[in-house]
Amino acid sequence: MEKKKPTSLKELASELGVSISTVSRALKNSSEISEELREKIKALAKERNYRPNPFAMSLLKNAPRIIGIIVPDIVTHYYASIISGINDRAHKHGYSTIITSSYEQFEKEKKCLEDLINIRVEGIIACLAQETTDFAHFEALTVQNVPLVFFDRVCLTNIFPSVVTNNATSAQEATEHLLFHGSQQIAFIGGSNHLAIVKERKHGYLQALREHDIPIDRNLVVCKRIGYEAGYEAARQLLTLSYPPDAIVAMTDSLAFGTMKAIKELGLSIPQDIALIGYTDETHANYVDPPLTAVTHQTYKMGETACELLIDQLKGSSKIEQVIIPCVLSIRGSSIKTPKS
Amino acid sequence: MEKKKPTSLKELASELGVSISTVSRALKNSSEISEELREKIKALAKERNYRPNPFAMSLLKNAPRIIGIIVPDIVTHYYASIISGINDRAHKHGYSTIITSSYEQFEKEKKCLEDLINIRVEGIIACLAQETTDFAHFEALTVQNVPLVFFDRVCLTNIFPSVVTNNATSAQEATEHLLFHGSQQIAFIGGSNHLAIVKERKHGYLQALREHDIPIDRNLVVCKRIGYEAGYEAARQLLTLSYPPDAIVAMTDSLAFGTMKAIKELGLSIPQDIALIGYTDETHANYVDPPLTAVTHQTYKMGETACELLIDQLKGSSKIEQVIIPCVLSIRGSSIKTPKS
DNA sequence: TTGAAAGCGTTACCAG
DNA sequence: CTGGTAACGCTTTCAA
Repeated sequence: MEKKKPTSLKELASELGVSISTVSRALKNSSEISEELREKIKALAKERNYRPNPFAMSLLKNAPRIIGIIVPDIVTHYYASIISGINDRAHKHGYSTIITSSYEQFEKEKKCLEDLINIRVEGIIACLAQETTDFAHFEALTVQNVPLVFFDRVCLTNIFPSVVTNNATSAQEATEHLLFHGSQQIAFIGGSNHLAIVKERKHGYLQALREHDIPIDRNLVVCKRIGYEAGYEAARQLLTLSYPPDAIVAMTDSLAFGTMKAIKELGLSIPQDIALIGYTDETHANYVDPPLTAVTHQTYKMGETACELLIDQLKGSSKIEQVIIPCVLSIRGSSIKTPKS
Repeated sequence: MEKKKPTSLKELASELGVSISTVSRALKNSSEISEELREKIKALAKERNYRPNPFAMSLLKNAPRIIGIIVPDIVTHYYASIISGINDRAHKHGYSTIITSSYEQFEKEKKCLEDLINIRVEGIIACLAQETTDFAHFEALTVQNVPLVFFDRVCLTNIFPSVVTNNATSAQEATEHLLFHGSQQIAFIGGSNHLAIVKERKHGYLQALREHDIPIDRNLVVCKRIGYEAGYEAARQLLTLSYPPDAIVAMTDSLAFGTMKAIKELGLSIPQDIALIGYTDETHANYVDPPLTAVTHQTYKMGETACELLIDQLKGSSKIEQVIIPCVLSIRGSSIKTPKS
């Protein structure tokens, strides 16, 4: 079964006994075609379901109207939502997107980039893989003049526009929220110290304490791994201190849920004994008891913004800016202590 | 700043003083080129970072090696994971993918399809929008000879290959699991009765009861809406019956978590008083107390399978088959009653 | 107002 | 072994 070839300008032209150029012009409403002929051509084009061949256009213009995306992983809600924002904006501007996953691996990231370049996408929106510390493959894009925008995990910010979130200040705000609502001894549960995200959020936490003249107790900062079990263990450790905290900032959702388990297991109440704040964009924060107060990313907006920055570049802008999309605090039941009577 | 044009065969040819055909042949290792010349050409191509222009190839072959995907929504874990499976398989076969979202809307779905056809993707993998009841836009693909594979929510299964899951039997197995592990009065919480997924899962639940000669009590079947609140309300309703159930099958994850809240609120224990099974593919099932036993979709595998079916079509197969990817039961703590001593 | 022809990058066929 | 040429579908001069 042969693939039926779509209608071409040539076919329309020969069927009407006119030239290809005439048909081409008529279809784009060029005024240099007689009204009558134009209508006739348009009618036939419609009847034959004519669609311009994008390959021919791309060949001519060297621009396929496709944007490439590189994410560490597409299944995570965080990235899926950002992609969604990018996609919607791209479509609005008549672009399609091709999504590739680095799976947090340096080599795969290079491969993704290579593939996107081979497809000749017009521009690229990327988030660095965790493994990546060498940025030469991205730097090479400047030579080929392929516009790129980074988001979330960024580099070479003097060369490429980027979209990031306010990790440090969001953690600071979360900590202050706890302070304002009855907590006094606040602990922090993070992940491996070499991750930028851990450094930044921890910094924000410490900053809040400093600004409120609260002495920093190193025992109240536990940074090991990220994950449910790790959160559980860290919380057990904190809660069995001789001077345990009365509030905890958990740096990710899995850490927060693990922490919650530990608190309940020890027979303590949330938020009265221990107030808790996590980070999560998902609805599950509503499903636990009590509902989890959490720092939320404006993921969709981050995607939209990254896409707009890229399209600016595509239109010729050479402005290199970094846009910060702040987190917002979603206050639920786990963080506000009611005053003791 | 002009976009630098990539190296073409012509440039390589003129630089070496040979013909374009020669360069083309040398680069694809044709044996009809002298060893020496071939090496020289390859060396220069490498130096100039030559990459074949995909637009020219597509124009020639009418095949851009791109697969189009239509999902109701990309952010939901379920679809994101399926997409991930499709993407990985597609890449393995040298295809890229373009992902579009119908947002469960009929009109948007038609637009997605239209866009993909305009881009001239080689084939399409799609899941129907909830709104869709008219399938003419898909049927039209047969005329244009664009291969298509449906997954999850399917139609026209005599024309297009498809991948589905076993909604009915998975619910039946879930119900039987409860029966085998100490439960006797099992209730079912579903969603709006006009959804196929509700009908199928409810059917499986009823079937399990029938096969075990358990009389069906209509009071134990609550089908209203899907969602956390709806699950909570349905469970309250069930648990305050004069003859309440001792186990519940909740048809989605949000229903299950809402159910859990109601059970706990009434001071009942899980699974001893009320055993519970949900449906969810996400890790959050592990984060609740007790961890939720759940029917799990093999989403990644569904994606892989759909992609393979499409690629078979692309290679010329005209076999129309429906592949069933069964759910698996992930047994955790919420479903097994320990015998009373 | 219309047509002819070149060109975009590649492959494939036919000559030599 | 190598070169020339047509063809893929379209836009864009240049001519008429």
